[in-house]
Amino acid sequence: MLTEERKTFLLDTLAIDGRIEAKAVAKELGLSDDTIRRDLRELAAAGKLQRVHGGALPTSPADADLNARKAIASKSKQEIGKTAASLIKPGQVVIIDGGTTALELTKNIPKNQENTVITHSPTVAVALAAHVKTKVIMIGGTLFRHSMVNVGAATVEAASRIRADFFFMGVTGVDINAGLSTGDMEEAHIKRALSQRAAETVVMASSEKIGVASTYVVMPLEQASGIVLGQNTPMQLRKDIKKLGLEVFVKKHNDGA
Amino acid sequence: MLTEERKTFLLDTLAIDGRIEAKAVAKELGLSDDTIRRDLRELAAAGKLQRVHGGALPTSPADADLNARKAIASKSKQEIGKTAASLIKPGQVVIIDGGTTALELTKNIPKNQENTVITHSPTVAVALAAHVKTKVIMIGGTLFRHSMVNVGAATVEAASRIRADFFFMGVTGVDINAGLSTGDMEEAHIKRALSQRAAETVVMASSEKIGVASTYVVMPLEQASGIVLGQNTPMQLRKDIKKLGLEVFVKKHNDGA
DNA sequence: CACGATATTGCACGTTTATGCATGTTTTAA
DNA sequence: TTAAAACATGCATAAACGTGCAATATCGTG
Repeated sequence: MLTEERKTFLLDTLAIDGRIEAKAVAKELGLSDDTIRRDLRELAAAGKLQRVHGGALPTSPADADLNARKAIASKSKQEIGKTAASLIKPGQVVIIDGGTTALELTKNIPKNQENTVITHSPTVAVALAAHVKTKVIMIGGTLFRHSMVNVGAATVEAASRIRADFFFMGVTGVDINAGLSTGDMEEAHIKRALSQRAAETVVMASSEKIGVASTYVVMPLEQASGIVLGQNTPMQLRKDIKKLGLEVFVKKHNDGA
Repeated sequence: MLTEERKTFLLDTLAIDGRIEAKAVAKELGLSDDTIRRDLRELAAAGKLQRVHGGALPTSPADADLNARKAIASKSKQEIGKTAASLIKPGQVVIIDGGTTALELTKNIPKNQENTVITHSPTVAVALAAHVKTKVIMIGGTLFRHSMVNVGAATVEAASRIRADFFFMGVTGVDINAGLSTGDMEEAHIKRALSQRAAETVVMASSEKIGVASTYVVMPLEQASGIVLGQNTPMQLRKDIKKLGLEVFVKKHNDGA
């Protein structure tokens, strides 16, 4: 692990936990306490954190909680996005949904990998601007701001003309009984339509979506072929989902910070 | 392996892994550490990555902000965008083209004004995310990266189903004789199609486009109903264009920076 | 083809940086 | 007050670094 990486790791840890215990981190990383103390000293000098006896705290304790929650949420989504992106093989045609998790997936598609991405989200399309080897097909429609995706009859019609290997679907609710659900009827309709156009539908579900049912049902859970979950998803739930016939994808090992 | 190939490989590795360890890469490629270090040094000098002890990391988000600031449109384009936006009256339906000038126009549409915007550019759609009172209709197609617009048969077909008051068109060449032109055939086709769907077509032409003819002609100049020009456009040219029957719009007075 | 100019690469050498340990000091909590 | 933990500092070692140089390959030109 590079020195700078370690410093970033320390700041991340601080953002997530709201605190750093020098000795604990040293043991976790297999380094001497001195090294961690030195890092903390330098980060404190740079104003990135507040040094205290035994470790470090955020500079502004007031926002610590809010930031911590935000960081956790985004960390989890990043993790899921990365795992989902690893499922995409060169040459495949994939449909990518809108939403923040899908956007993370998009960012994690290797830049030198040739793929075709179909999306009804302008945000996803813009994120793919730098992926020169990726062919991007956009599905038009009426922009639904909340999730920045196109919806409506035109979207459904355009969707009916395509065919893909994967559909990476984002939802706001994943429940064994209630199935996959979302908060907008038009969106639910589009998700259903896109799912029918792909050989396999993979759901991306960050932890806060699990066991939740939103107003509009997209389809039963077993109609999906796979699901990407966060590492913090309970084992029992993973087993339950597997029983329904879905392949469960979870980040395998620590890839570092 | 060629040197440039190796540099691309390094950037790709960085994009995929988010980190580069100099020694590890050197071993992987069967080269000396020195060579890799030299590459990393040069790439860092070019701003492509951030050099750290032991390897390299992606350019920090702080630098990304700097790049974003660099990308701001020229004064002239801002001015034209503002003038063009002032032509849009509440309630009107307007088609907005892709490109930087069109993006400036988009940003200058009043946030509290109710309009319908039709666009085939995901960038424009994203820029309108905060305009809650604006209804956005996206036209899909195959993404043409250079100008970040959708093109192709699907785009033309979808365009045929709409109707608008204005089409704000961006071009790369405006010449009295050669007419309106652009550098891509597909794009020219789309511009022509969109122009036919609007009651009035207004061309946006920053100074460097004037008197220039690009490869693919969109349509003769007199087929447009108006043109927005920069303040630095010669008076003679303005008169010539007016003679063709076009309304000429120029920023009226100093609105301050 | 011949020639010099230029670029690339690995090696040698001295310098800088990172890290862990020893030592003495400060802080914390009982 | 006192002992343990945490700390800062100096030092030694090893890794990573930059620079200059020589060997080699590539390019451009005549």
